[in-house]
Amino acid sequence: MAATLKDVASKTGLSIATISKYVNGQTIKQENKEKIDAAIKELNFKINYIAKGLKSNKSMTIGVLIPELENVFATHIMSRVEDTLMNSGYSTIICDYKNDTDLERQKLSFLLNRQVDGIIAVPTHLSKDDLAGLEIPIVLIDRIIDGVNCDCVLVDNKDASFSAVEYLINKGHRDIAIISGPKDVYTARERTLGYIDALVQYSIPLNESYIFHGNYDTQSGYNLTMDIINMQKRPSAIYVTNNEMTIGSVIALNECGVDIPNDISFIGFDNIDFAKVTKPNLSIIVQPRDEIGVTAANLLIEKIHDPDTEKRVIKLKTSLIKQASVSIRK
Amino acid sequence: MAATLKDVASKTGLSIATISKYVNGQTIKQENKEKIDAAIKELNFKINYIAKGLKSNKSMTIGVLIPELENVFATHIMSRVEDTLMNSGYSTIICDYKNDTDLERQKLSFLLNRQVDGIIAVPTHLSKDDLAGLEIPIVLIDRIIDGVNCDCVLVDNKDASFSAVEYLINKGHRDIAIISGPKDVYTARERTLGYIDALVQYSIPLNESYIFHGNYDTQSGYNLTMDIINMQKRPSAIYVTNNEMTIGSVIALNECGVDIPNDISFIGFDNIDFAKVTKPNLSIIVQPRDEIGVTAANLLIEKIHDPDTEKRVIKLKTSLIKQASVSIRK
DNA sequence: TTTGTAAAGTTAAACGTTTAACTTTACAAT
DNA sequence: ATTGTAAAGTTAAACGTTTAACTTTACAAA
Repeated sequence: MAATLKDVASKTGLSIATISKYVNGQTIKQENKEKIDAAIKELNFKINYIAKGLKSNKSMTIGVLIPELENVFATHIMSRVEDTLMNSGYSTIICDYKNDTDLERQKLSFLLNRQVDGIIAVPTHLSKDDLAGLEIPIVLIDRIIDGVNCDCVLVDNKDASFSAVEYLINKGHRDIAIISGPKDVYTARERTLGYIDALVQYSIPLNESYIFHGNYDTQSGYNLTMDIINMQKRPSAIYVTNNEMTIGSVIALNECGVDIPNDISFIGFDNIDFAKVTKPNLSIIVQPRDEIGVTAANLLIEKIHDPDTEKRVIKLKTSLIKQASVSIRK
Repeated sequence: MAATLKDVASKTGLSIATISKYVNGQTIKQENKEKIDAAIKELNFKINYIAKGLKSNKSMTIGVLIPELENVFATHIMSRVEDTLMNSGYSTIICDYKNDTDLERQKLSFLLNRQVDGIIAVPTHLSKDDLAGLEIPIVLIDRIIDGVNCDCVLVDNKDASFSAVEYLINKGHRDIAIISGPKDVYTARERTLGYIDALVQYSIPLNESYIFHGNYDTQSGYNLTMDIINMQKRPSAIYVTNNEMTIGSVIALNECGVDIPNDISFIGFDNIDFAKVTKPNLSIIVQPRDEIGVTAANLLIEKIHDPDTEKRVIKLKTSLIKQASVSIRK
């Protein structure tokens, strides 16, 4: 069907090895170059990556493991990962584990059985044991796992929360609610800690009833915000710690006619497109999603080329986009 | 490094062929079965798909081409595609083309060069020529391309719009706005046609100024809804034709204090999670996303196993979820 | 015991590349 | 004309499987 090196060889009268060398960039007589180019074009020859992979023991394929394909934060990063890898000749096999612990392990081993040259993962419940003794490089995103030789790209979640809450404090707020994620998720714990740190640093007493734990989806953002709205002592500001919950939260506030920022100040997370759509535009913590993706891909490629590079942990900065959703507390 | 059939063979004293046969399900002496199982376990043998692929000329990999990795509709479908394919032993290479015509072609040929056994695509600007004469099966989602031997899974977009608009008409509405997608996109054209059909069928004069074309993103949903709100003759109902624009539209209405359904009736599209979060819950057209994904994957697998199956076009039904966002027009 | 035959196992070639080791060619220097 | 040598090209083995064709084994039937 598809033409092989052999076909090109017989068409040109040269040997297979010569064609292979030319295709792989070695020098060759000008005259033969032309002959080969012509033959390649005529036969529509394309290198067979499977055969190449067998010989070289490289599949030129990277596995990617994410919590959910509907998770916009993850897919945005993956989009950049895919681009970056493709520019280096790699394909990307994406698996999602639907936020399921068993599936997470299962899909990881699926990838490992597929001769991928490396893996980029956004893990939730993977542990040291799952990743120990692996023969290929792995880059972790969003979560660091101790005792394992995986590079890692994350943001300073604690600092992100700190800066959001500090900003609210500087605007005069004392009663600040946080809608954080699940207690057993690394990013959620860090984001809660940053919130607490800021209060402590500014000597504001911690009110446990202002700390809410959602599960990072729109519905829980909506529900918890409803709870906040109905509190006897309603906080003067809400800080919501992910993309989906930010949407749910704004919907709830809108529906109840709670005005941002006159009735309540608001800082959201991640969803920059959404933040630009609402009036007033939302103040928001944004993660450098493009940079996360590109960095992770590059770390992986480097590690593949030189497996001896030592473990690197890259902590990127988030930024706080200040818009009109935060008012000065009288 | 990784153990091969050869290693298992020498460990058991059997020939490579015997191991291969056993691994592929042929019968074998009980005694040898046990020996082989033990050796496989001890050596942690895993079949090498690259070598297997070289021999069988199958990569057991499917390419997937979608407009954008951030497109929730597409990724939801892909999530089901991935599952279904994985259950049949296939990996999924996902490429997104960022809504870019050139990239769309580029990524398609990237996939074609990768020995994928088949492709599932959600095309935007691919034409007959791009798909003609391909040697592997292709399944198209959401758009049919004439004159090309590709199976196709889509929903009845015209009928979807028709039923939404008919429902509004039956509730007494005459002035119905539609926020449709880009004029050059197949689904948008169909959805607009269904809107028009319904008006025609019920002898309601068509008001061109009620037909809006966004570009399927949140911002355009927001902007066009603002335009609608500010019309001198404001319609009594809005029908929004995709996921992202539905969010933008609701945000705009909420912000302007336009009450759903008392001030305006509303029917959205696709975003069932979002529709459940708002109060009142939104009436919404939902596409059978799971079914689309599973169907596309199954069509592809069937076509791979039997390339002679004739072209099939599967048109699935959408459904209209009726919730409190539509009121009776006095 | 011999024969027939089904089941189990083996041999070796093949898939499309790469690459080490080798040969041939081309041509400058003598 | 001879030699030396760098460049260009070739040969053949290898990567880890599968599989057609073959051999061996086991055992029931005669």
